[in-house]
Amino acid sequence: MTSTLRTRFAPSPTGYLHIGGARTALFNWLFARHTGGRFVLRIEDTDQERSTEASTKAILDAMAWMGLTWDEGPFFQAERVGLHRNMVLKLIEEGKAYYCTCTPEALENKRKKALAEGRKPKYDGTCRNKNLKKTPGSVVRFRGAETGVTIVEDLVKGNISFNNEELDDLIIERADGYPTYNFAVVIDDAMMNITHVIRGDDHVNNTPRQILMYQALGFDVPKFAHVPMILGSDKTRLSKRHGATSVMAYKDMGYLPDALVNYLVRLGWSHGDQEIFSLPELVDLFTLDAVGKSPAVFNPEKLLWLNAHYIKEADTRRLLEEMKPLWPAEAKGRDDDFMQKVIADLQPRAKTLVEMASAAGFYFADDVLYDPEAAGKFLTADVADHLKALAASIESVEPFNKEGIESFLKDFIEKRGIKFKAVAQPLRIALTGKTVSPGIDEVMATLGSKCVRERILKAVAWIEMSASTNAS
RNA sequence: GGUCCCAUCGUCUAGUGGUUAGGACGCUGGCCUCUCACGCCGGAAACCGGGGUUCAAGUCCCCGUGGGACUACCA
Repeated sequence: MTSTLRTRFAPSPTGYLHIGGARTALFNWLFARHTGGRFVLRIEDTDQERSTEASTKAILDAMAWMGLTWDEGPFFQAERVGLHRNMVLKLIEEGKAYYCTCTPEALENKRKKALAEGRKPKYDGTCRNKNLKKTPGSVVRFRGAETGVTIVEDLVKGNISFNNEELDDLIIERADGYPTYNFAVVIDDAMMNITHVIRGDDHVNNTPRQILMYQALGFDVPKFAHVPMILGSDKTRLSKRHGATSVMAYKDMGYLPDALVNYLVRLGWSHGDQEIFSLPELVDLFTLDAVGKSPAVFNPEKLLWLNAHYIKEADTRRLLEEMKPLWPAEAKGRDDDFMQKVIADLQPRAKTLVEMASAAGFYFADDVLYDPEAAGKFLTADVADHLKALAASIESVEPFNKEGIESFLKDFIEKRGIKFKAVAQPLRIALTGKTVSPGIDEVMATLGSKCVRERILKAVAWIEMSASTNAS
């Protein structure tokens, strides 16, 4: 026996890792890391119908992306059925479980009838005392207590008590020989020495039955912590119809894992008024008693804000790597040095990496594509001379960086007796084709003097051409 | 229907008997400014209702109400 604290995350591989599961995983991971315990990953794939390997891989990938490293596993529950069966047999021998031959159809009918008549739709105990043998199609049920009270001592909700008579004789082994969730989870958590079960509070109603099984099997009951659910904007359980719920969908949309982690941890957990947390900081600060009891509505805007924050704060070298798969095709072949400058220009105003990539097009274009409306409005005959003069002297700017350009431009407008505003937008269109862009000095410095001169000249040509077209 | 959980601005939350009920997202007015962002300053915006307990209740208790979860041979 070890005295170190152990948590686990036990997703079922029936789809992608979703937001709710990710937060559960995060809490388990943080709690383990904070306490110096161990974090175990177990894949609950006993549903042969719905479990897929692709889902397992997707979940592992998503956890890795978020930085949730596990110390043991992944273990696969389906590979442990022998163990589960032995435990079932043990319970049967001890009279704590029994075979049941009721058909699913018969059960379903009884359930409907009971519901229609306003009675509890729980198992009626038909086979409970028949002392049946195993037969094809038979299942095994746990013999529940008919009296007494079971108390769940929950680390976030406090004590919750249940009358045992409310509890069903639930099926622990299916006709196909596989254990059901409520049984397998108990066996595995016990055998893996899980000390703290942190999971969604949709499991609270299962917990008393599980406690009864721990006791029937002679296992220590772990501590439970049920964290509230994450809801959609209509306050129902978060699902696809509320928008993206897959962790990796956020990666694809250009989110940084730091943002997702930071957002998720603040759903149900807080540390005073603090909003921004790094992972190491969370490991340091996270405790279960700061977890709230009430469910939280998922708010995509706040996540987006956090993402913008982390992009802004990120090291450009890191972004250089993150952005590599995202750049438009024209960016191919550009050196890292140039790309880092592009990133630095765009960083303060991008909310997602995808947005950054799509705003960067003009940096790589051989021919700047003018937004027709912008060009028509700002590339006018009266600015042609200014642009020409600019083109003529721009290559002499030394050094050709933000500061050098700034003072050159200041000098330039003073000499010509104009305001910067008079040429700013025309210049911007010439350089970027758009009315919205990073600062002109930054764009120039990134583009380089040769490119800047060419683009200005091209704008002059465009002005002259459109003037002659209008005249004819 | 039954069981269980939950309840502070639209949303995430701070609050642990005495506060002008704080912060954040979003919204909004202004400043900054070459555009857009960023940033900075300001604003609107909440204790679900009713009873108790107490000198004093967002905070404790009860009852309502509302919302959620579970009620599978899913997990």
